[in-house]
Amino acid sequence: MRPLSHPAREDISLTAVLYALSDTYRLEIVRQLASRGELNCSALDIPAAKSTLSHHFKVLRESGLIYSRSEGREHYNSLRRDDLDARFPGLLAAVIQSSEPAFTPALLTEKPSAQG
Amino acid sequence: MRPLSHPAREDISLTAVLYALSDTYRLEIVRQLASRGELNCSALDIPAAKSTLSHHFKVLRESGLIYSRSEGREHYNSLRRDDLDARFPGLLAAVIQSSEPAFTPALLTEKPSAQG
DNA sequence: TTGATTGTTCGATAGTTTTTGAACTGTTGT
DNA sequence: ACAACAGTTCAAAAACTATCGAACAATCAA
Repeated sequence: MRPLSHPAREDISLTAVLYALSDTYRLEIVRQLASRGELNCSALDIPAAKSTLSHHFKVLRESGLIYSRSEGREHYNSLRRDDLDARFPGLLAAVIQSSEPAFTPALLTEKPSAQG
Repeated sequence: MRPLSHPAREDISLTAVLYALSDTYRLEIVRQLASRGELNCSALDIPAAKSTLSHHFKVLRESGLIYSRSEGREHYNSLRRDDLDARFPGLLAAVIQSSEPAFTPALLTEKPSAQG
């Protein structure tokens, strides 16, 4: 596969970041990366086709919100916290703190039970 | 004209607010409202047709970012700071602080001079 | 009443975004 | 070599968005 492109810190655009965060799926991806750390596509609890997820990851990557590294056949994605905090202090924290789980919140916050 | 609709504080959606802020024109409008207080359309230094501006004000209004009141033939627009701070603490401040003037910055920060 | 002003709404066009299945690239394991 | 797997890219449809001129409504001033 082609190398994935990431903007340099100084090229991260505020409007592009806000736009990327304005989609329910993408905001949920960012939420999960924030709470669960580095994740690959398959690890996400998001109901969508893989081509759809790939599209949203691309938007997040090209906006500068996430960094994707290849390891074997997987892509590990992580938030670019340092770059975002440097460019837009307080923004990421405010967004994450103000957001709510979009899908199957029980699976994300509760431990598995006998009924699970 | 029909009464302008504003969402109640509890109905303000994070993704709608982020989307509204992700447009250069709209972010500039918010910037100017933040620094200059209540303004009507004509008071803005934004190069666009009035129907375009009206559209952007509508998006901002319906997302809950601004409040528009009619007085005579003018509409005065202001930021819904209290509502936004209550719903999304720190978000508006972070966005405004991270943003930069979009158009003719000289006109917004400098006093008129003999050459102006 | 006439005309200027403030802003909304309509209609049209052009461009963008979302979503998906299918095809594809590359990796891992057998 | 072969199949399973992770993820991207392509192509296409549907939906949405931005932009503008024109028409419109409402106010104000002469």
